[in-house]
Amino acid sequence: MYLRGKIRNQKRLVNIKTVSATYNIQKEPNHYTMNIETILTQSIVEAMKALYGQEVAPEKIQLQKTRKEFEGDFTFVVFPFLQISHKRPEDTAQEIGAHLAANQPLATSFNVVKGFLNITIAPSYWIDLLNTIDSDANWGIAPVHEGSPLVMVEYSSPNTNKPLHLGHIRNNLLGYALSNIIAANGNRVVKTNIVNDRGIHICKSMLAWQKWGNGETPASSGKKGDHLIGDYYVAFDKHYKAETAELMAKGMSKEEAEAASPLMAEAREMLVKWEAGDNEVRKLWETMNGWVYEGFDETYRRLGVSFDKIYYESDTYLVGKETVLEGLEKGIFYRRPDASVWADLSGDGLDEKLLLRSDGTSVYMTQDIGTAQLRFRDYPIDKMVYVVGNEQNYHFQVLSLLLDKLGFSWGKGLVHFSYGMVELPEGKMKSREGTVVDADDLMDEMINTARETSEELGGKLDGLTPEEAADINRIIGLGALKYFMLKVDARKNMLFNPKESIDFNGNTGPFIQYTYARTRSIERKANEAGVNMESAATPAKISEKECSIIRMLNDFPAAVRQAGIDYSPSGIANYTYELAKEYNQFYHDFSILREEDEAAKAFRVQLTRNVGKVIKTAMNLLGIEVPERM
RNA sequence: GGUUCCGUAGCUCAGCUGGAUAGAGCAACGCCCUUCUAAGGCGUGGGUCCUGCGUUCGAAUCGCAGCGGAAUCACCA
Repeated sequence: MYLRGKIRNQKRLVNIKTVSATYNIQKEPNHYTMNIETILTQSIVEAMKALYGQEVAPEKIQLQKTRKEFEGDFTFVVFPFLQISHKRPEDTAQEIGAHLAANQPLATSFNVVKGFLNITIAPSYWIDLLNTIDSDANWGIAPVHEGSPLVMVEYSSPNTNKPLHLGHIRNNLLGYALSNIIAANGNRVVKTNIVNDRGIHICKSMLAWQKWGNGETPASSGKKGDHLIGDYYVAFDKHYKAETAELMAKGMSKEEAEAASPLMAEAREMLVKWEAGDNEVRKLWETMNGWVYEGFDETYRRLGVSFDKIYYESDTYLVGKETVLEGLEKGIFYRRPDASVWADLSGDGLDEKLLLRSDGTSVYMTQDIGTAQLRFRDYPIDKMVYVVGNEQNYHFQVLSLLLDKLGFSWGKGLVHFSYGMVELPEGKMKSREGTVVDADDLMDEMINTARETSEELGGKLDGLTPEEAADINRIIGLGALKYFMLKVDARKNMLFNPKESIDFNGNTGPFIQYTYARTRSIERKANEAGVNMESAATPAKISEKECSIIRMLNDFPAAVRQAGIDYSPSGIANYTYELAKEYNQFYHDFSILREEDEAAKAFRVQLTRNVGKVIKTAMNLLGIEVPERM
């Protein structure tokens, strides 16, 4: 909300991110829209009408959670209404509180501190609420049906010349989590990936492989396909650098040397052949891309992300050309004397943008237009979300305008989910300097660390088969990595320190997973002990801590909705952490299975079960698995 | 230079549609396992919320100006 709200206020001519205002969240009434806050708000409206004779719009009433240091569940701030009451803040709060206590049975008591009216809700309400939550297996998740809006989310979008790295991991995790969150808000979601499978970069790898590969294949060397290709990309760069250095030693400037490099010339020649459909080049291209895809598939599978539809740039760039030429005919674009095609966006506060080079070949933008065209033919898209780094903010501003001019209904409202870079302690990752953190290596390391930690703690996985234990270590290792990446506000650049960053204690994935495992352990033991869970448990009284946990469970649907509005996986992560923390305190301070009062015991087991349920749902939204024990 | 984003504890980050004494985790130091999983719980210390001005009953949050950092402004992708 903050991001888009701010941008909206900035009077920019081009504004591609205001879409949250029109973002179509399903508004059908369901069990949680008529919650306690709505009821209280209504009562406050009535109180003010009775006391001061004025009808206040319900949306002006802001209820907030009462801070821990005060008694009460909800706090109503009366300052804005002093003009209506014409009384001191304390008196106003006192009057409204008294009216509530007399007329709203759920409000059992109240207290006033300055202009803050703290209202306490009847415990029986919270007990009933837990039973409501308990009976809803999909608590927090809005239903999706055939008529729901269709949102396409593009993420990952790798080049086929090197393996995935830490930056891709952030992209993939964000894209996958975002897709889940959007779906949980009642939208049909199509997850898509545009693979940049053509261009000079892949030609470089191909050329290097031809020259120095000696026929190496993933099968012959046992190397993962994407890594193999990446190695040849690096090899190309090494030889190319050596070549230009040699030329520069002969007195050329850097630019001259780069222009004169025979190796680069050969790569360009290969690209021309590729575009012309040269059989041999195409065949090599298909083979080598095939290796890369096998490698990518494995990385995606391990990472736990997936796609519903994959587009390839080799299919879309020609469509892009056509679309641009059509736009040229319609007078949306114009041609310069050198035959290049441009869009004039100066009327929109931007510059002129190249769409086709003077030699007729396409640029990045052309390809994105073509991809959009194909997608629009394939799906009735209501909204398009691009998960792409913030270095491309300008690109997507332009793309939005161009798609709009070309008549795509969702062009103007496209969302560029712009996330920050992942930085290392020594600065940005640079593939040429070998400071790239490889995705596969990192996952291996995380899982190893999880295993070592399990072993150090001792006895954690006793009684499990090696396969089961390995799976738990995988879940924990990846959980630590994923949560680490997702808990941070996506817009911000984030620091990744390989030595220190990923912890297994504190505000981490494993902490939350551990809490989940605890809830499962309690459930198992409750079942063994035959705790009666058939009917809803109604204890005589419940503690403040139990109330507080139920309140948090009650907040989950709102947290999902807010995360959908804000496009904020981190919102879900933070919610889940708070819930886990709260439950751990409860677990520490209260007996559950050893509680002697049967109703209280059953109630606490029920509470435990629902905490587990919500943690699992929330973590799954983030794409994080939870273990049954750890 | 234009545009955009960011600036909160030693470190990594929450909080931001204005609301009470600014919160977590890590790191440091102390306490709690014969009791449901100690990957846990409790406690201590730690702050110019970048600076200034403004709006307001009230500003970390909104506005303006400045400072610092980042990204981008290619016939690269």
